[in-house]
Amino acid sequence: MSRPARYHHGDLHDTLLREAGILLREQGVEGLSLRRLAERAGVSRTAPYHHFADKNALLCALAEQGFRRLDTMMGEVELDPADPEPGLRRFVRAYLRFASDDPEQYELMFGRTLWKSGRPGDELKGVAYGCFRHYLVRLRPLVSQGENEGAEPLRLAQASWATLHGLCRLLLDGIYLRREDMEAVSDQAVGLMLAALRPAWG
Amino acid sequence: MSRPARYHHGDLHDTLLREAGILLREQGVEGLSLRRLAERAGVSRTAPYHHFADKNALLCALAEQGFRRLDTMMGEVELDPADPEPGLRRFVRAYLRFASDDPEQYELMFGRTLWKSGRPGDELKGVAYGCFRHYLVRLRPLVSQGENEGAEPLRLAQASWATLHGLCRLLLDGIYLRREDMEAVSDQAVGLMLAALRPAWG
DNA sequence: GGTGAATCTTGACGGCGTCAAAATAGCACC
DNA sequence: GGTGCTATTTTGACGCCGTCAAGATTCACC
Repeated sequence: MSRPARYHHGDLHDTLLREAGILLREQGVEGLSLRRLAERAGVSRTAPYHHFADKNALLCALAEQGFRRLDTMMGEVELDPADPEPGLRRFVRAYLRFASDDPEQYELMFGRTLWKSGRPGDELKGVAYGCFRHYLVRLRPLVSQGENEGAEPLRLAQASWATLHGLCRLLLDGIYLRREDMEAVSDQAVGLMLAALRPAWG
Repeated sequence: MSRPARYHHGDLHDTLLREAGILLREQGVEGLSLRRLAERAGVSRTAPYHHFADKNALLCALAEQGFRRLDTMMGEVELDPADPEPGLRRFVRAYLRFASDDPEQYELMFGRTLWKSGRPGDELKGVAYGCFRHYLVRLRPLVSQGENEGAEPLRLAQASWATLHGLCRLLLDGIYLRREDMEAVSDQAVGLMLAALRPAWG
């Protein structure tokens, strides 16, 4: 039932987040204005300010949701240290799927909107860094440590994440990468990572 | 000498581009408004519209400049197919330096502002794709083709560019990478690329 | 039932990109 | 030297935006 228009919305905070997520997915950050959002929620233009300090805060909350999703996704991929190749392939695929399922959310999570021009809140920083730490923890067992001078896991984690991230950006922004190339290029990326896992090159 | 305020500026097109470049470098895209730009050029707010169709067109012109710089930079790095490692190292360093010298320009060149939410003009597309083609041409001789099943040069070019690009984005947006980590991580990236150049992993 | 806090409203301000119409200057041609 | 065409620049206006201030309404609690 459509409840009668009440003065107090009752659930505005969550409604705003939900509608903002939809608006973000459909129109991108550019299409996500507080005014339009308020209108969608059936509320006046300044009402959101009683639930989020400003637009930056709302976007941070939205990005946090994304990082939490990404974190659980990363935990679900099975990795076998004895035979890393299939697991890595699954992981790369999952990461790319995560990014292309909701490109605007991915953009918001990692883009300059929050991290450069905006002000990422402590909560956001925490969950974002936690996500990377989680990645590092999962990657570490795959790095062969037999020979000394093996690749430093932290560096490998940073470089490989950069590769995944770069792939996503080039793909999502539509420059240098097309959708139909994605499979071949991501296989190449898996190859890069695999080669780096073994300290045998020298 | 400061010429007296004339009705016709005489050199507005170039002045706009120059001032826009400065404004971009200093304040980022967010700080680059046509109104402020016009004010800096000592001209009324709508004057720029007689030299650039709209803001998008001006940003495209700015990005084109960047790609031309990047293209000549790429041509200057010496690469030796017989011993690729030092050349690759130089190249990676040069690319990262290019990005960190003027982060806002790099962001504009590759960011969603133009490629996703904006409308990249044909001129911009041409010079951007030319840049990648140039990269591919320079990388190809380094790929060992002895054994069949060697890495496909195009895929390798895409994957390695993605790595470089991802490094730049993570660094410039200030997430997961800090400036002092850069040297180690970029060495790791060189390692990734070197490993991929040799089709020996299998 | 009254009171203080939480919530929501209207009104306003300055900034933005951009369109329309009027003003001005440069320039080719008579 | 005048004349008209065109490029250039101006002022004015419109509709967006984020956000602050002040007032109205409702809720929770004593």
